[in-house]
Amino acid sequence: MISPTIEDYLKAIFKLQKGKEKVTTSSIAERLQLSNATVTSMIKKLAKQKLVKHVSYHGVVLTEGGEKIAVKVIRRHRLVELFLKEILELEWDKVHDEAEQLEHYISDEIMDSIDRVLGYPKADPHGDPIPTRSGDIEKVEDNYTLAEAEVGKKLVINSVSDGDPNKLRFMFKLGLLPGVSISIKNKTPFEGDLDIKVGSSHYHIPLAVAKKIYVTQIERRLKEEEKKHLTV
Amino acid sequence: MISPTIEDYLKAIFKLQKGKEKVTTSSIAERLQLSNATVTSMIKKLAKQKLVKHVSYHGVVLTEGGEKIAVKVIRRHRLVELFLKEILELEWDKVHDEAEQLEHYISDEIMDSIDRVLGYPKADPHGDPIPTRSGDIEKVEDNYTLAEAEVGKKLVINSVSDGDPNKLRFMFKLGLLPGVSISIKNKTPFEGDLDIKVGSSHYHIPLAVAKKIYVTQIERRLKEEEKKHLTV
DNA sequence: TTAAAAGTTTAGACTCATCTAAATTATATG
DNA sequence: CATATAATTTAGATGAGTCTAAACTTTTAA
Repeated sequence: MISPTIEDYLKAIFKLQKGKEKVTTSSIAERLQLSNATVTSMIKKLAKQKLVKHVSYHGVVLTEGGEKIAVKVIRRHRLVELFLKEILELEWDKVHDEAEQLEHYISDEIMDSIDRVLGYPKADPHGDPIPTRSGDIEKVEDNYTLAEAEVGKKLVINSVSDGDPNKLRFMFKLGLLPGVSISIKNKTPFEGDLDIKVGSSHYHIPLAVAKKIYVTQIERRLKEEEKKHLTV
Repeated sequence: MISPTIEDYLKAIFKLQKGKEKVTTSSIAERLQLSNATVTSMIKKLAKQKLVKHVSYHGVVLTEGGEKIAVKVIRRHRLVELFLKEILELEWDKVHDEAEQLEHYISDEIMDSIDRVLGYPKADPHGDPIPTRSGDIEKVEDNYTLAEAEVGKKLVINSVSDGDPNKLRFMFKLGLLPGVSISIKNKTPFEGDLDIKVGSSHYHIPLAVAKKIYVTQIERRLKEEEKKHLTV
């Protein structure tokens, strides 16, 4: 990396913070491959700009403003990753490094456009949630394509992603939109086409379409909700 | 702009060079909004790297290596512009500034992918030629969509551009590929669908497809060739 | 409880891209 | 063709981001 930007510092601190541990100068230095001295002086500047709170010798915490920026960068990163994979068809192992560069140079307007083309996804295929435009991060427990889902289980659509307006229009017509509940009635062997139920309607959809619809099993989703209630 | 990169300097020199005039320190400074002193010292560095030839007080010329980089940046810029317009559907007036940023952070692999998704275009809709992967710049005299072309004229396809694989497949099947000659036999009023002739075959194509095919009138193209012969 | 070890900050120096002002070189005009 | 004017380069300063080494604070453990 060239000189990390302010965004890189804030993102690093955000990620370290999620690890629950106190965020130290040296942990940031480690992550960004810089000397401790460099990080200390940069942290002082960020503190002056009210992006972090810093107590000498005792670590760093993001302010609300700092966190907002960090989350925005993460949103850009994940959407760009997904975009590179889904629309430009790059391999997963390459998209991370590319996104690491691009995340700093994508305007809000381009972001919105990418979000739209991808069908407003809630998570990337790794299962990492994509923060919303307003900065909320919803936990996504599970996220795979309809093509991979089990027959019979109740499913909910997380996102429909495609660069192909025709497929999109097809999905819209069938009511296959984020948040909608569906289930698979049958899978044709070999071809892999699916019979699905949406509300009270039954449809037959091609495999290519099923591969572009990301879903979660409702049972698991509920289990996660319970877990949350127990632990919080 | 933040501090211009080496690529920005080379691109600026390339463009000034096309204007035929001697490229002076001050013309570069003007273009990049820097002081003359700054440009002089930067030019000295570029000269040390063999990217430009500099004779004190007498101007600057790109070396072969420098020109190669400049052309590559211009290729990235124009492809990114077209991509933002065609795939992400941004307005033309916004596309330039965005591309100005992004052109420095797009890898060769992403470039190839964008080129493919756009159908290997030879020019952007402004008519500016897009340099090839190997750095050749072909003059493109004229470039508009098939939807806008005149009935009866002989046309040649410059590019077929779409994010939609279905449309692309449709075009391929009909042999609508860059370099191919076609003509319009008839336009349906209102709907705007077209009857076209490709080789000895006749087809009927929807307006939506015609809008994604960029063409040049063959007569004009010949005229341009003549002009070249006269002036060179 | 205190001394050694570990972690953090400060001091001072370096490089880089930039600037203004002064010095130098080229060009244009009487 | 000599000199005034314009253009270019050099000199020296500034601010940003980085480093190493020294100074300082906190933690650990005898």
